[in-house]
Formats: sequence, structure tokens, C-alpha cells
Amino acid sequence: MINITLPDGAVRQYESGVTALDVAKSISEGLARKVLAANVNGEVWDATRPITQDATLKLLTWDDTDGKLTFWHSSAHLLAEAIESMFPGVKFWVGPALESPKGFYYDMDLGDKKLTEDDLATLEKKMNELAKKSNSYVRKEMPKAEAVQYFTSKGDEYKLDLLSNLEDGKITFYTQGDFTDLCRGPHIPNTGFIKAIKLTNVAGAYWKGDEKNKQLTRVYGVTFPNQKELDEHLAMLEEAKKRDHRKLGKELGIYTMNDDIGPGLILWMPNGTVIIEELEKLAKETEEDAGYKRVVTPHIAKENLYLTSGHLPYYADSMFPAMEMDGEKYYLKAMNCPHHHKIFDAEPKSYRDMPYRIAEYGTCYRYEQSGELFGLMRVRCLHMNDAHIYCTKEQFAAEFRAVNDMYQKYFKIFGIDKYVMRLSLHDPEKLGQKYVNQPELWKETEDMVRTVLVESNIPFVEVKGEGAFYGPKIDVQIWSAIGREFTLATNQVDFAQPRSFNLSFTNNNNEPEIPLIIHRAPLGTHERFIGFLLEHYAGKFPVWLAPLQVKILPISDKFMDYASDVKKKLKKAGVRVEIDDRSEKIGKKIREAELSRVPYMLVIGEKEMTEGKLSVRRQGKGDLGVLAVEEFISSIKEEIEERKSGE
RNA sequence: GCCGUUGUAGCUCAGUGGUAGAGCACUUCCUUGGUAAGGAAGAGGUCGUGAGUUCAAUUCUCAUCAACGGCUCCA
Repeated sequence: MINITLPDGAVRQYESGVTALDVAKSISEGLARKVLAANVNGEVWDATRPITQDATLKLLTWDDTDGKLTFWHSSAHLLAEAIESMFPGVKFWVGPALESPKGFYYDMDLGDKKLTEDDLATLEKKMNELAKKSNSYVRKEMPKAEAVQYFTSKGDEYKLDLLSNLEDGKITFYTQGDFTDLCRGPHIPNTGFIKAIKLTNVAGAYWKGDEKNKQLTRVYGVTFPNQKELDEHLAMLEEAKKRDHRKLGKELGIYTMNDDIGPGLILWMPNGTVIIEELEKLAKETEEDAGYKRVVTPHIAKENLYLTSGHLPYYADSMFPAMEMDGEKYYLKAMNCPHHHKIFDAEPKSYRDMPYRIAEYGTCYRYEQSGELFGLMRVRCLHMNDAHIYCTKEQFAAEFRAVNDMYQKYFKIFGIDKYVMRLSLHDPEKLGQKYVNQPELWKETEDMVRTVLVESNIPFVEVKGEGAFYGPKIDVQIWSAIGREFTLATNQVDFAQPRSFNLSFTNNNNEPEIPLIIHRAPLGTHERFIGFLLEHYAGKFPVWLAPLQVKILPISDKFMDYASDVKKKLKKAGVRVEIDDRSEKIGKKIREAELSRVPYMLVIGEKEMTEGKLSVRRQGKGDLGVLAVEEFISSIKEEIEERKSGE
């Protein structure tokens, strides 16, 4: 007999070889019907795998993340079974479950054959047929030599590659129906659990994620234990689409693009420009308070600048090609730092000038690959909330913390509560290729940054091989309201460029000393940040950012004079205001104002005019009642000046 | 850059081997209406671009450009 400890602490005794499913049955039949897998001593197992020693056991159902992941991974095997029946001879790579986006994929090599999206419907049908058979997922252990022999005979280089990284004695196969796959598992008991299937798309994916390798075919899908959940999932995706910044950006007249201008080049329309100017105002105030000085630099520079900075060898491919003028090559700048370094270097610096902080909303051009372009999030012309801080080693920690405080301040204003700081380090194996070959300086600066992060109690994760070529960086990952993750800002430490530019200041021993540089861009770029804000606020900007803050809606044109009067007063108070002077009914004016997400609507009719008041309506909230004009003005002014979130 | 999909009016989308349609938006007129769509009329498209097949191409084929879903990449 063995002891099984359940999550509530209860210990039950079973025969050795009992399965999680048996345990579930001994508790209740209903539970047993829901069990997808089990957590045995902290490891996720098949519910049908015999347990031969004392164990703690948690039964996993659809309500558990691991239950869902097991379900989706088993669905990937079901997909593979359907594909193999349709394309005999197909070779499979891996088919993992995904938490976000939900579902799974399977990568495969179809040889000369092509899989198009039209095939997905056929595959779904086949998967449904196979699922209905309720075939069990059967686990089998196999010695490595036998497995190697098996796949060698099949000529399956992919599975042989997987095997080469596996230890003998830990190799398992799973079979359901006619399909057998090398797989560490676990799986759900049988295919019958899978009731609702949606294959979402087919895509190319490089083998092992390396573009030098062959491109495999990847099929994405998602499955559920009932149709209702699939329908809900699809409805949720539809909802998310409505919040997509590209859709909102068009609807709200924020930006546009045009074939004659070029891909990835944003045309900011008047509404978007208002937001840009408000953001810059915020940044300028904040940076002024934090002791930055502003600078302005040109959009181009000679080749030599980028040879000095070291950018050209690393990033030539993603810069626009050079223009030749007077026998000189000029590049569009892809970053502002070299220009700023020249400003630092224009006048001799002493330790009394340090830290030296210069800021610019710099316009940069990057030749992002065509497939990378994505709405406002990845573009070829961007406006960066850039600044460089030149400081001594001793000042580094305080400066770094001040930068972090600035991030926090912004997060608060914009209501960003979910973010992760990622400490991106170099990869020692790629020194001299992707990273400047200065191992000691890498170590020193990475340690410095880590220490500051730890000492400041800033939560962070470390990632190797994500650093900038000139130093470690901190990336701030944020999530838009529709779950899209991206890097908002990077904050980098640079030990390389001060050396390549020969930057120095005179220290208090009257000796030249090399400064450290902090590159920072808390608001990222206008493009990416406004893209984020559109999704974050679902287009309902707080009043201070809203392109149009107030729309005056006269009941009829009899009240137009009073409306213009109110408009004049609001304008004088610095409010962005317009009158809807069309001869439409008030219901229609309200509807359209609501849809255009103007924060405040002022309804003006007979009553308001005679009393010298306003009926105030808040977007999304409805009628707020009647206010005197002056009352409304002082309240909205406060809301704007304090940059209230509007909640 | 690679794999897949899409491209018809300002927007959302029908449609066809015989040179195009709806709703909304727009213009004009009527209506002057109190908190999410008042009515009528009108205007608007070389069917992304180029080539090929055909008596005839928006429709079929190829190329190209762009967007979208992924992969790779992001100083």
C-alpha cells in the first residue's frame, strides 16, 4: 500500500500502481470524468500513469492551468494525427501548448507539399472525427538506442535531433489511434475530451527559431472541452480587435499611412498631433524638473560618426542606405546618441558639470524588415523620448534610481500597473560579434546595474543575450489592455561609446576620467506609446490627452449664439472645444459624440440659455446634471492641469 | 527577409468571364427636435498596380506593391 496526500492534507491509502484517475474515481465519478492530468510530487503526469510510491497528488482539470496546457498539448497530437492521415510521410518537429495566446501549435516538414488555410477546415473535420473515437493516449518507455534506430529507419532528422539531447532511460512515446510520437508528455486520458476545435492559422517558422535553418510549416489552433467556451473565446478575440490601436487610430483620426509615403511611415493627423504635443509637454516638464537640458540635433550625419560609435558594423542592415553628397556618405540617424555625445564633447567638462543630462524628442529612421512592421508599434520613422546622462561611476547609482523614479511617475499618470523590468545581459559567446569585446567592462557594468536594482527593491528578471551591443540594458515590458506585450522603454548603460568617442571629464584630482552613459527613454517612442495608449484606454483618453475635450451640442440652432459664447469661454480657459452646429436631433449629436469618445458633451437648450448654465454629459457615463459655466470650466481645468486619469 | 491570407466607394462589406452593389459617412433640401441613429434626393469606384490568356478580365494566370496572421529581428 502507498500513501497519497491530497491538497487538503488528507492522506489516503491505495495499492501501489494506482493511477490518479483511480484516486479520482474513489472520490467521485463526477470528478473522475473531469480529470485531465495530475500533479504528482510537483510534476505533471498522465492521469493514467501508475503511481508506485508515496506521493502528494493534485488532480488537474480544465480549471487548472496545467490541466489546460495538457489538454492543448494533447490537441496538438490530435492535429498531428489528422495531418499525418492527410499528408503521409510528414515529419514532425515539436507541438507545444501555449498559454498566451491560448492553444497550441505543431511544427512540421511537409516536404514539397504545401498547406494552405483552405486545408484547415478539412483538418478540423478530421480532428473532430478522430476526437470522437475517444482513443486513449498510451505512454510507452523506450531505450534510447531503440528510439534512435526507429527514427533512423524513418529518416526523421528532426526527431533524431530531439533524441540527441535526451538521456537514455527517460525516453517516452505516446500513441493515440494510428499516431505515435516521441513525447515526454503528459497527456489527457483520451481524445474524447476534445469537443471544440478551431485551427486558427498556418505560418512558416524557422527550425529551432534560426532563420538560417529550413522553414517548417506551423499550424496554430485552440481547443475546448465544449463548444460554448470556444464561442466565448472567439467572441473575446472579436472584442480585442475593436480595441486594436490600428482600428481605433483610424476611427479616431489619430494617424494614417499611405502607399505614396511608404511602409512604416506614419502620417500623424490633427487628433494624433494633439496627443503628441501633450506627451511632449509632459516629458519636457518632467525632464526640466529632473535637471535635464534640452537639445536639438539634425536627422542625418556622416558615415564616420557611426563608424566611431560602432553602430554601423552592427546595424548597417537596419539603417536606410547612405546618401552621397560632396563625396561624403550621409546616413539618416537611427539613434540620437552619437549626436548627443558630440554635444557633450563640444565643451570641456569637469566633475562639476556632472551629471550632464541632455534630452531630445529625436526623430530616428530604422529600416525595419518589411515583415516586422506593425501599425504604430513597429515603424520606420520614430520619435524617441530620448536622453543621455553622462555621469561618474560614483553618481551612477543615484542617476539610475532617478531614472527609475521617472518611470514610476509616468506609470502612475498613465495607470500602468502591470510591467516587468528585464535586465538584459550580453552573451559571452557572442563577444566581438553581437557585443563589444570588453569582458571586464561587461561584468563590471552588469554587476553595477544588478546591484542598483536589488538595492532599490525593483523587481526584475534577467535575460542573457538581450543586451545592447555597447552595454547591459533594462527593458520595461508592458501589456496593452488586449494582452499584447511589448517593450515600452529601454534604459541602457553604456561603457563602450564613452571610450569610442574619447569622452572625458576632468575629475577633482585634475585628471581626465571616462564617464558612464545612461541611455533612457521612459516614454519609448511617440509611435509605440500612442499605440499602447489607444489600446490601454480603448480610445477613451483622459481629458488632458483627448484630442477634443468638449463638444457643445445645441438642441437647435436657436441656441447657437449662446453655444458660441460658451465655446469662447472654454477656449479662453485653454480647453479644446467644438460646437456640433449641424441641424440634427440631439439624440444623433450625442450618439456621434459618444462614438468619437469626446470626454465631455455640453447639451445646451432653452433652459440652459435662460439660466446661463450647461447640461454636462460624460462620455460612457451619461448625464451628470446641470452646472454653471464657470463651475464647469474650473472643474475641467483642474482635471486637465492635474492630468487626472478620468476614472 | 521567410511562410500563409487579403486587396471592390471615405468606412464596413456583398458580387460577377460581358466594363459594379448595400449600409453608414458625405452634399443639398425639408425638419428646430431635450440625452445613443428624423425624412427625402444626390454625388461618389480605371474593382491595389503591371503584364498575360481570351472576341471580352474587376473576375482566370503570372509578376509587383501594400496590409493582415505567424517566424526571424528590434541600437
